Amino acid sequence: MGTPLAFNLSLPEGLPQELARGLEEAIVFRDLTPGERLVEEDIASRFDISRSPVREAFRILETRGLVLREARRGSRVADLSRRDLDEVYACRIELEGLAAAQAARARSPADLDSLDERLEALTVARDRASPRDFLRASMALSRAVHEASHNRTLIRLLSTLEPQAMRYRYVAYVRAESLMDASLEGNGAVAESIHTGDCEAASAATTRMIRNAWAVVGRVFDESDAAEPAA
Amino acid sequence: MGTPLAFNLSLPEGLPQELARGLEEAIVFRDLTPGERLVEEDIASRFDISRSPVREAFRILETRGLVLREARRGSRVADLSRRDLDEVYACRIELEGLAAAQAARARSPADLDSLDERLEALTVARDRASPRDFLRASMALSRAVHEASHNRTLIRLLSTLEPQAMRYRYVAYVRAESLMDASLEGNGAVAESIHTGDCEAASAATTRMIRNAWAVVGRVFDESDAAEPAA
DNA sequence: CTTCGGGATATTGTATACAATGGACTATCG
DNA sequence: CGATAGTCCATTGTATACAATATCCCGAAG
Repeated sequence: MGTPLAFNLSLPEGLPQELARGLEEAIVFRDLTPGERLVEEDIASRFDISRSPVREAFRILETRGLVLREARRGSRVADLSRRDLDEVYACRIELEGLAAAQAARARSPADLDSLDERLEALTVARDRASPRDFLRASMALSRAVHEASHNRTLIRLLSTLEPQAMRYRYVAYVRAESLMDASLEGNGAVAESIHTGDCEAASAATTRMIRNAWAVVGRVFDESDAAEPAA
Repeated sequence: MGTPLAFNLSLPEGLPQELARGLEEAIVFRDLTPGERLVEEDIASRFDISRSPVREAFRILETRGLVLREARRGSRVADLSRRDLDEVYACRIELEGLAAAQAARARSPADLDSLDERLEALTVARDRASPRDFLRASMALSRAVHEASHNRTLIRLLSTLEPQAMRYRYVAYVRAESLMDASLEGNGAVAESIHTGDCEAASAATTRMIRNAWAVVGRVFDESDAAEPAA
């Protein structure tokens, strides 16, 4: 309650999906705070829609680890914790590593173009020093890597894992903007390996990047958590 | 249409979940065939419920890669293909390997008991030589390993990946019952490593087991596919 | 003052009604 | 005979209505 959440809701691909996107951004960027209750009727009336699409959106967000639903007890924004962070990053290392390796093998010329384009956009966002824009661009680049793997199952898994990671990355970027430089550099190395077609190198560059990020993001989160234990 | 699908639908945990379980079994065991259309109203009337819980069940199955939903064009049982099989197994190697490693580190005495119990049940199922029972027992054992990792994010990811794998395993077990012996042996090695607490060994045993299964299941699937290209 | 019980209320779960859209079928025209 | 436009129908998407249940508040008893 009391959060703006004002975004355009056109429906190019289904209302629940659109709504889930909006709520996802709100959760990642902390417009909706951890633990906050999500009442179907509230969201529905805020957007002048019925509860049906809202329920479906909540289910989507649940599969992305952003919302917890307890039977007949309602939904709430998932909490952030050091433990959850470690879980997410352990999984990311495996899946992102695999995605990079398979992308290096299966990439098409169009994939490489998409990669370059988004890497360029990431550089621009870094120069703007806006954590939000940078994260959005980073997400787009990651998705380009995933899609270059041409592994739909892997893409499906990662699309349910990455949003969860975004929340921690956002916290870290806000408090330590220099992290964006490290991310940009890491992504550059990954992209280069994929261009070359070297699976091993792509996988290694990815796992190294994520392992580094894990350490730093974890440290920043601990400090942040100590400062405000219950946000 | 024309499929039995007669199972008890008590609601110990929500009607959509219960329904999704039933449909999942029907898909894995081929009572619902690949490509078959799933019409909400049909399923609803068959169980004397409304479309609401059916829709939610379809969404659940979509996140497990068992059902494809196209906007306003309905849902259908996902197809089986060699490509999909390879995608699933590539992901399984990474995630199951991680699960075994973390289980070896984080396991509790209760976890080990659960593991032993289900390994015993798997042996019994193998002796019965029933692919269905064996698969169910194998699924239960896998879940015990996942839960022993105490990594909820990993558990979430695997719970959306394993059902997809079950379909291919079922096809393979029916055509080559000896596969069950290999699976039993592999699982025994994994369980032992987890008991010992050796992360590396647990991970290695798991990846070896899945890599072997991948090769054999893939071969059997190709033969099966050549025999009946469109089931 | 604390604890237990009962009723009111807020909220989810399910059912039904309505709207909108895509596909199939048919009839008509080239 | 083939192509195409128009209509009908099956099915999904959304809204609303109803049922069930968990939570909260308050009062009474110990």
